[in-house]
Amino acid sequence: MDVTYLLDSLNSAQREAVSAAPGNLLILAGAGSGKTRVLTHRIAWLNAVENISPFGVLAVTFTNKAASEMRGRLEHMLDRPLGPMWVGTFHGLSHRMLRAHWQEAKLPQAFQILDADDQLRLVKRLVRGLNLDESVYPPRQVVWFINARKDEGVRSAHLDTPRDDVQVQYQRIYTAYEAACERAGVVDFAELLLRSLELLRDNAPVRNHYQRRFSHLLVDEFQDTNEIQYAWLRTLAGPQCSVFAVGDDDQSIYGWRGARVENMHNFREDFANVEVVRLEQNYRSTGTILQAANALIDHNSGRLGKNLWTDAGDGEPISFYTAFDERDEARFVVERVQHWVEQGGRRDECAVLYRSNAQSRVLEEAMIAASVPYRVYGGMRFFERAEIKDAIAYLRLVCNRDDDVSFERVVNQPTRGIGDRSVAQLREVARERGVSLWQAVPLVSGRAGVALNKFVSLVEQLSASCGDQPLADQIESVVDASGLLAHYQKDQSEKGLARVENLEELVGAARVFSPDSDAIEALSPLEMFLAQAALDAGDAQGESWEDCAQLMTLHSAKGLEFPLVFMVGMEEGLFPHQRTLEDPSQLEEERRIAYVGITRARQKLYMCQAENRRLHGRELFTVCSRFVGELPTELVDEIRPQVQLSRPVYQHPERATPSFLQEQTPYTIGQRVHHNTFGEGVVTDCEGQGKNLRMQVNFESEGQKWLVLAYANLSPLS
DNA sequence: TCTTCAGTGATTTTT
DNA sequence: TCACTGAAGA
Repeated sequence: MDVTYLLDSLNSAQREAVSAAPGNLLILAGAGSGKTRVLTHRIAWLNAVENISPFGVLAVTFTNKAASEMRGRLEHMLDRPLGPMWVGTFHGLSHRMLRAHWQEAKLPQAFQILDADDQLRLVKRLVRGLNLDESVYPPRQVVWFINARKDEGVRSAHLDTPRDDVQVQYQRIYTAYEAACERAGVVDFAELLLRSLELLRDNAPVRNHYQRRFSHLLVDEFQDTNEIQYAWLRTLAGPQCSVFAVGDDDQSIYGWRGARVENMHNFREDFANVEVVRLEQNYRSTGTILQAANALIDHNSGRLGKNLWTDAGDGEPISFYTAFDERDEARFVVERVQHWVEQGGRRDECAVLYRSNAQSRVLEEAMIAASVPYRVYGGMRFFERAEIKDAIAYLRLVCNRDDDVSFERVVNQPTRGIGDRSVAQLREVARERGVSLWQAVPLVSGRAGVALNKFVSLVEQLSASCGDQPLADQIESVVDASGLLAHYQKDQSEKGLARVENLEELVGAARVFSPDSDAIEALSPLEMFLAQAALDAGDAQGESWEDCAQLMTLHSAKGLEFPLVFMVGMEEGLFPHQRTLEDPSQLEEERRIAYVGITRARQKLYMCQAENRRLHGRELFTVCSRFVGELPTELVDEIRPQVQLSRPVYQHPERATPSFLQEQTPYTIGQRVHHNTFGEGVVTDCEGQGKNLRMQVNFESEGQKWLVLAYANLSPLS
């Protein structure tokens, strides 16, 4: 059979990966080296040459977007629908497995999924229920603790013996949380993975079934796998299985949420005869950009090693702009975007990348002032909106009366006279009897009981009226009859109108909803819709495909590319972030974030620093990010701010430090200093002379202080 | 039940 | 600085 068409468009390293004989492979795929191609071509190759059906292959990624892209490309390449093929996210595939084996996994058949917000609410309620102080046990931290334990595969019963009281309480909350989920028949995201791992591990027939079925496992973004995901893969991979793992250790930027780059290192020991293929030819960026990226990441230790190259030309140098302050920085960015557009470029070819979301504001203001349309990535997604979650909660109650999280969410939404007191009373009764809130309703007497009973009959009525209607009609009638629609219609503000629109959109989404192919026929369409909604929260912005400048964090830029990229806020303390400065491994992750940022650019990269930045209400004098210094100087073109009359008089450190200061002391403005009491800081200003010479120092912990040099006992830091 | 005020704390985010 | 939260007041 002629399969050259599968290899023709590939370079030699890509071919080597795609056409390798079955066996374990680790593909080190640099940024822009065509890894999605390699993954899809590999599957097509296995199909054409090794005669492996796509249904004997499992391909796993992290995001729904990546999964559907891979599926789409495969269907196109193999020219047939691949409905039942196992392509999806770790969570999606685990979910599918649990649906198919709910009994073996000891789950109720119609279990539903708790999203992050539901989880937080539940934990908050439990902390209060256990009479613990929320300031000592912040629910967010408790959630983080629980998820981290689950990601390590540790259940509350397996926790180490607690060493102090705080640990005792965390353990209590975790135990109560597990019980609450169990009672309500819900699982959180981490639970999907843990539960399916346990299923595979403890149930030999199930394990054998999947091990026999999947002769090939393909993993995308392998550097982002956490402990449990790696364990899941190892368990799923039978003795005859070939694992094709694609990743880039230099783009591992999710260590803070449990991703373990070590998995890439361990892969070679944990799997037999691993062959390593490096994809280093980059098809995205100019030579200059790649040289800069290579030089930067070379400052990290313990890398698997990889050097990107291109046969495209060097292109333009990287431009570095030192702005006076963050507004000047934003102004500069906007001006460059406008220039790009004047030269015939599109706005959506421009991306402004920042380390933290708070930085977007000034940029947005500048965009608005200059009437440049823009779009900010991230933010509230469709199924996370309050009104949508309300509607979903009603629908969940219709499916499962014992879903306490949903019960609490809507029992008084819209308000129907069931206040905190009534709910507290109900909770108490439910806790005493060990039953769900719903089951506890008949046990509550008095006025609260009457109101609660009305709520109960409302839900019963919603449930009855759903009947055999089509899914969208069911949702429409629940949204209406629950009173939610009327409630939001009362709000005539723009926000209220948007909410009503969203509710209508929810019905629209249901109308076009087609359940995930592989018939989990035992579930009703509504139940499938609800599960899908939790797993795929939808896009942040559906509308407006106007040509917009793109604003996003460096993290969310991963996987994307733009002709023109700005990296703003290149300042110590902001990027690398303050909290990472102490820990070398966290600092290396920051450097990888910078690496990801640089490699997003195709043609032209700008970096900016604002010498004065307002942060948390304080005016800070900043120091340029070390990452800028790590770039080869010959690749960087410095742009100085032009003097403008409208700008406050500004003294640049080198140029404007008063000569007497330079002569008499080792200090300059911008110099880092150490003070015995206040710690470390940066010199931001000075006045006076001789014995009266005073310096203003911005201390990291104490903020701005004026110190008389003669008495202050400062020492300079390099 | 809705509004107002003081306190707080402030990376990165997908599922 | 600012946005969000929880508790207190109308």
